[in-house]
Amino acid sequence: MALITQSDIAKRLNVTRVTVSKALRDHPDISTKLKEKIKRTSKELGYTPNLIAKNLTARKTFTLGVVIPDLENNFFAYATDSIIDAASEKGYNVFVTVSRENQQSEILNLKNLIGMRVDGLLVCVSQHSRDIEVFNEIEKLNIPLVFFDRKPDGLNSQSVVFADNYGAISAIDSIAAEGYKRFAHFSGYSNISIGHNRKEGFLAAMKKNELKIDPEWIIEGGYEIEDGYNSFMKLNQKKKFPEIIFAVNDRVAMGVYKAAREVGVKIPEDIGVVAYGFNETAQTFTPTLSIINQDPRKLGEIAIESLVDKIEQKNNLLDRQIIIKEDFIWNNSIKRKNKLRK
Amino acid sequence: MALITQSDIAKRLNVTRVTVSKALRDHPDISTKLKEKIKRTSKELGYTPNLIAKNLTARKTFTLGVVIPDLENNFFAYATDSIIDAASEKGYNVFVTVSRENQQSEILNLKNLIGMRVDGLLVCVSQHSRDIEVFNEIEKLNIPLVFFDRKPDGLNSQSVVFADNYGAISAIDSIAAEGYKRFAHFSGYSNISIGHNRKEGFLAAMKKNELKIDPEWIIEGGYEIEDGYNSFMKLNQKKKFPEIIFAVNDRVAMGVYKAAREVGVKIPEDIGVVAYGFNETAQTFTPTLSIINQDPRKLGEIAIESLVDKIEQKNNLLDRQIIIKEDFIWNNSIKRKNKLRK
DNA sequence: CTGAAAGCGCTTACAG
DNA sequence: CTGAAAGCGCTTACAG
Repeated sequence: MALITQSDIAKRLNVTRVTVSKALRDHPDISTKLKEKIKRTSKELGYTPNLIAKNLTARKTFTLGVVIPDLENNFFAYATDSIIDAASEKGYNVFVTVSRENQQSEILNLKNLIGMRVDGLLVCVSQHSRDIEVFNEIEKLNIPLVFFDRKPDGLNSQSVVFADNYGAISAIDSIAAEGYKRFAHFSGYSNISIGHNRKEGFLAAMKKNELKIDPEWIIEGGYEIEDGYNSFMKLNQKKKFPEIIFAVNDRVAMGVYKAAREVGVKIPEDIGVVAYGFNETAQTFTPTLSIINQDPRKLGEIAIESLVDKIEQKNNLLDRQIIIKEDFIWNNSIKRKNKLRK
Repeated sequence: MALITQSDIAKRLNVTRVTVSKALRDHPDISTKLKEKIKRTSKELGYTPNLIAKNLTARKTFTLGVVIPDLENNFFAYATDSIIDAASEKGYNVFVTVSRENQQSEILNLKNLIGMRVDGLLVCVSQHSRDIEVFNEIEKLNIPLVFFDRKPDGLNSQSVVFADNYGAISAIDSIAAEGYKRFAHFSGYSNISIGHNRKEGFLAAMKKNELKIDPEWIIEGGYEIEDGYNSFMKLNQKKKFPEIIFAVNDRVAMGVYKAAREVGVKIPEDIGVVAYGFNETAQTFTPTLSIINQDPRKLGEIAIESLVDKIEQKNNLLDRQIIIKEDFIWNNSIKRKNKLRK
């Protein structure tokens, strides 16, 4: 499938390749007449510029590499869409790769992206990524990188994440104000910032409201539906039962819903559920899920902005760590005890 | 961020660039000792091969370009994941682009992908794409292209789609067997294959079951939640009301659920709903949505297989049009009249 | 076993 | 206004 090149056009018109190159880029060197002629025949021949050759000389590809853990997770699908949108608005193309929550393929993706000489990297580490060597290497190579949503511990790289502790406080303040006292927490793994940040947030919010924490009710699992399912089943075997389950994300909450339905526990009558999530998904739950609202679109936009800033600023300023605040949205998975409160 | 090149390694070791290139590719020319030495120092220096330079000479990039209409649509998010998986299994990287259901950006994406000299293109056209000129040009350029899920009319290109008519028949046969007679159809636009294929399927299935079609109950809209919402509201204003709504996809069905809830029409008691969809999403509906089951993962896999076949086979065989059959899954949005039937 | 030559498709100074 | 020269980082024959 040998495509048309500038040489082909040049031969056809009996000029040199450079003339063609210049004409196509509207270089002032070339006369308007010749430009038009060259452009016309380039269209006729179906010329499409070879971007990879262009990139080779330009040393800048105007493409960004993104590593997403899993598109089957709604949240990331939305984030990816907004990343692509925001990037193209700034004149960048995007290479989307998916790690499937697997560190091996995360590393492979990173290598490929670097090989393609992307101008910068936007990465959300997989749940199981404990090894930060790759990221140290990338830093040494001086390739602009921004973490979003999740970032590995032990790194002070540029990042855009949600203010999980702030969100936890906002939620538990509201819920406790309705008279609830007994909270369980289905947490993620503690090695990812999300895992322990959310847990810390939960603990801090409980303390702030002078609520007692029952260690039995803190159940560490993963971030998937089945993890929530399993955690609920574990909880269900214990003697004491909480009033509220505070889940690390909406997928875990989904597992809770499923398990509760199976064993005949009713939401919100028998138990309330609140989770980190985003409203589009929360609305598809029945009853709609009470959430600490995280907007993946906002996340994506800000992440791209942060990355492009880093790429385009010549003086290497300090890495900025951006934190997005989030609000509590009641919805219907927690009963309002006092109907009079708004 | 000038990265290490083969020249750098060569200088360091006082050999020529070619020697380095060969050693790194395990060319038999080079002695084992030298190879090891070169590999070692290439690691030390943090060398990462410049894939775009490599691609320039190789004339083959081992990357595939994909155009997705919208990742916020669950179905495509799942399909994309499986496309990436299947591609990487075959040794290809994937450039994912999203058109946001917009023909303008669809074309832009296509141009960029071609510019990056992807080895092949996998595209699902946007809802509003009526112009097939781009695809004719691409065909002239001899770039392997496979349509998946949706394809524009008037083209006989290679494609992988669902057997919509077969699915409609399978569904309406089952539903009619329970004694239902009065079906409405919320259809998509007729210019896309999906739109009219599904409509045709519906009509054929009705005819096959000797059911009368009320033209008033065939409401043409789009593929989004609000389209289903609007169609339901239109239907609700008519004098006669059907027993079953047959919707063009699950998003439209979602709109139907929403509208029905608003006006107090109960599913499945007052009206039954069936739609093309996939089970993962159908399970999140309350009640779970009766569907003509389309598996986005299977679609993605087969699409990649089809594309890679096309790319790698030297003799240009006839374009194959692959059709995936789909089954009806009852779930709970249509009442079984006869409880005894399984 | 090692290297000199030519080229992939483009661009950037530099001359004329 | 037009072109000859050199180079981006790599690879592929072809010699020695």
